Amino acid sequence: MGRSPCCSSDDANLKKGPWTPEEDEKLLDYINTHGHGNWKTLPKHADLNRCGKSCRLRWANYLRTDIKRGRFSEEEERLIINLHSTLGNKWSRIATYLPGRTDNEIKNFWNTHIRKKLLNMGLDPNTHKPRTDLNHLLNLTQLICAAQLGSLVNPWESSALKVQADAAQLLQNLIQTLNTNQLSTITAGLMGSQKSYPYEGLINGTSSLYADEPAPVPKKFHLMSQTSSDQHQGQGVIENSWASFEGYESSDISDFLISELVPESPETATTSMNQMGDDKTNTNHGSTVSPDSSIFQAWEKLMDDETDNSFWKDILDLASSPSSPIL
DNA sequence: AACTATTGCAACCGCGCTCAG
DNA sequence: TCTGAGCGCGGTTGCAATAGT
Repeated sequence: MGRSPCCSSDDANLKKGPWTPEEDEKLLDYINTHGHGNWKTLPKHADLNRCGKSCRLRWANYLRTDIKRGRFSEEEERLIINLHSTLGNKWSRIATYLPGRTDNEIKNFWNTHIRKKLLNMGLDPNTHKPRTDLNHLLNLTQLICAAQLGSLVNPWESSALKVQADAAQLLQNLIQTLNTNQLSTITAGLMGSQKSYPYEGLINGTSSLYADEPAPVPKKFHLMSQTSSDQHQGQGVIENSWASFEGYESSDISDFLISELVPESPETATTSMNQMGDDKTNTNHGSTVSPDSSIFQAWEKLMDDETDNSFWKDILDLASSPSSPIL
């Protein structure tokens, strides 16, 4: 089983760090002519003072001709989020569903963009479920205070409204975590006549993760097979490659791609993928809401039922006060 | 303009898996 | 069955670019 010494310790004279254009050219020329073959012996044959591992990485992440450069599209982003909710940090597996993207690129994109975005939305990037830690709850009180302040200054100012929406979203996440049917409807009213659920647009593919971005326009999303051996339509992403989606329209894919972003329960999280082939129209995310719900009445009931936890009461009192901008 | 902080990405490191001998 | 070489993956680091003060 022993681990390969590779080139990390005993080859101190091997070059490390950024690759020069000359090195790139040597590596590319060699691979184009001979193929990469054995990575360990490649550097010697290609006249490169690098370890084979470094050569493989450079080729895989940068020099390959099929690598797609540039920003990730929204479709790709949603695909990554959904695949991550199913596969976890299996970047290489996720990369197989995104032609032209490397595992390293996806990993970096996750860590620098998506992860933060989910955190800002109050979602745990690891579990894709609403966060419950206290720091997160502090954010809630801060948001509510900010909303109050902003509303006092200018009730129609856009940033104040956004803060209100953020606070509403945090409340929604919190309540989802508490996860009772009664409570799942509580914050619907926070959004007024707007979306009944913060992620509704994402789930049905009509809006973006970003509040200030337009909804994505569905477009053809026929994913063609990379290999001829794995062409099966309508099967889950776990068992099959991205070729599995051939024949589905973008809207179909968006439906099931995002449907697991915030699974309402572990059960639904594990079954929704399997249902995809049978029930492509199912976008249920467990957010049956009543626009007439009295959100703070429900909150008060929660407080009565649960404990006399003053922290929660403080939040409730603050949010439900007559001057609260989110009422 | 200078300095500092933050961000984004390429590259490295080390572990574990696979497979041939 | 055991061993070790080779490979691939995920986590981490280093640094250049950019933003903020």
